[in-house]
Amino acid sequence: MSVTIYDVAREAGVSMATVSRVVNGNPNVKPATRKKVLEVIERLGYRPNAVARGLASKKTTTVGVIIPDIASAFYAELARGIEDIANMYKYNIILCNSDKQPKKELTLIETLLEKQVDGLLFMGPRVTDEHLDLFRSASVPVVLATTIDPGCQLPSVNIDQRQAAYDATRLLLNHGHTRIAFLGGPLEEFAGLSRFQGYRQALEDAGVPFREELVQIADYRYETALKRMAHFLTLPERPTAVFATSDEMAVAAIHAYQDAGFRVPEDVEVIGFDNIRLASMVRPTLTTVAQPMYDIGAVSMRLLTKYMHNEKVTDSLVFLPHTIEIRGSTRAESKTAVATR
Amino acid sequence: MSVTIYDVAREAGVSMATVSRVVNGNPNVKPATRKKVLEVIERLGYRPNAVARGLASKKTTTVGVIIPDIASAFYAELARGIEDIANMYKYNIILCNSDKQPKKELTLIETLLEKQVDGLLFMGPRVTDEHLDLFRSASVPVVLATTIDPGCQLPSVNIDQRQAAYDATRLLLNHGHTRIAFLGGPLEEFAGLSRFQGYRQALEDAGVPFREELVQIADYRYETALKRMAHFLTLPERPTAVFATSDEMAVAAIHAYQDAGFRVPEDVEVIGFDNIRLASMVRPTLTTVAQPMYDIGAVSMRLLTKYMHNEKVTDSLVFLPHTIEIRGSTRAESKTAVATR
DNA sequence: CTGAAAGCGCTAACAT
DNA sequence: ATGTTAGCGCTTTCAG
Repeated sequence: MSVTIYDVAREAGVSMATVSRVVNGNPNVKPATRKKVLEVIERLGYRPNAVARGLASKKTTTVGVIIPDIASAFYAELARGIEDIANMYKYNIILCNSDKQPKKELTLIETLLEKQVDGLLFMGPRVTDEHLDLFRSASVPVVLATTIDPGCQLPSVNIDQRQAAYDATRLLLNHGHTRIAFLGGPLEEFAGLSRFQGYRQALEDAGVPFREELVQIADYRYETALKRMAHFLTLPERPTAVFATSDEMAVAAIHAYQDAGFRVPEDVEVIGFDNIRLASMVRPTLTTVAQPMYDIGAVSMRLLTKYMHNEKVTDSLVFLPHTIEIRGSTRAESKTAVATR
Repeated sequence: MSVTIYDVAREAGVSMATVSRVVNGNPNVKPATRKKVLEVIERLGYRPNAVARGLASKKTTTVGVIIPDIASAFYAELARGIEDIANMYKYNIILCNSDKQPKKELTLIETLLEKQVDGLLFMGPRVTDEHLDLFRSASVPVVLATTIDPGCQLPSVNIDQRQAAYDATRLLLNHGHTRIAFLGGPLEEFAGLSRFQGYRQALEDAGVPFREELVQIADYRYETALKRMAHFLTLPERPTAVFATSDEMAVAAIHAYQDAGFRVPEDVEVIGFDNIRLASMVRPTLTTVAQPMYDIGAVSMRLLTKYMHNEKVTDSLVFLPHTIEIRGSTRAESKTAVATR
């Protein structure tokens, strides 16, 4: 079969311990010996077996990452941040797609734990008690990204969703709108609810009455949002502005209005959420709440490495700043760029 | 520490071999014994150690997937196909991003091999001899997707890139265009070159002279393509149609023309490549060469499972059919839907 | 149907 | 600086 550390040892006339030392960069090896071993390794094409290594050392240098949807631009960008930092710290990543299905999430966590990952980075719409139990049953650190557990016990990296939604709504209010539609995500989900709350709060603070008929819930996707928009367009009092909690939905909002003969931003203003690349790839370009996606990924992975290396962590609950990226789907008057925390 | 198979065995009053059998669904266990063991497993919260299992069995039920860019919609969709089939066959996936960097690709392959993956699914712009050597040094099966090695020795799943580009160019030619711009990807890459060849061939077959100044190379991305488009717009004889080899670039082409005061498709026709969701999320919607992305992923993973299970493979070189999705960026006259192979 | 025992390839004390 | 020796937790013959 393939060449093992033992073969190298024999061939180099040393013990396997010595080979192990040179492979692992242990300095306690005489340069001459190291050279000889290295040469044999090269000649034999020896490739250390990470599985055996993992069993013996109880470390796999692998972390599990659970992502709701890898085909979503938002999470893909997050994944890049995660990956870059993981590589920087010499960790490999097992990336798993959960499709936001709680059952699949749980299975995935279980599987990753069986694989003895050194840490877990979890993204999901909700963190339930079942999740918490599983996490606790593991002896590895867990970090949440773009989500948070009800008790805030687990370390997590987020933006202030509520405030971000508040700021977006505020921008529209500042432009004089009173019929601002909210095209949001499921209220059972952490982000969905927080953003809805931010929207309501902004209305309330501005003394603008909240209206049930100005709220539609979709799944963050273009196609679904397009359908929901039909509702707004049939309203006797059509909304004059739309706050969509994803960029795809915002683009759908724009198209729905355009198809009905309205101009954006002249007749209707639209603001999105996330600031994925799509926001710059449509006309008009999209004004949107910019989440530092890459950074959220990077920071959460960095946080995880700290836990894995038993470093001291001062802030286990991280909130990254958001901004509002003003583009073409809102009118130019205001140049408000709001940043929080 | 955590509970092992040995703890379960002791607690259940059986040998670890028996526990192993029930965990692995071996039928040679008396139902009563199985029940007892299962109960102890449940009670102790036993979780099999996949690393130990992998060392003992020499199987990790894990496959390595190397992807050029997970943040690209095209590859993300492919990844979904890969994942779904992998799950179906009980394999986990280690997803790695190579950023199209040959050096990173090689390191990644090496790392995955060290982790003892049961198979490798490789996507990359080029398969060099170095790649081939590494693959050969491994004792695990390798399947290529959306790429092919020069000697066609490795199994692979693709569409007929050349023919697809030919068909796209043909559509434009059929509409009477003689100045068709080609906005393509790097010619050093397999897909980039094939598509360029298809474009040239179509021109030649139609007796339309090829012109150097109608070719621009970009990196498939919107931003870059936008810059390249500037060239076409300054030409004394502007192209009247654009064949862009990615949807992002096609959208850039549309915007470039629109910004210059032209209408699409009335003044200029544009056709893209891939048929990612973006193609339906812009106005006008994008006519494009549709690649069965999900299927390419799914089929390549299925192929890999066959190799991993030592099943007989009749077709190691798979070409999936492509179509042309007619939408709003080309004129309606022709309803040509071309399918090949 | 079940148990005993020998590894899988490597790390990590512990000696020397 | 290097070698010896136990395991790591599990699968897998081989007996019985």
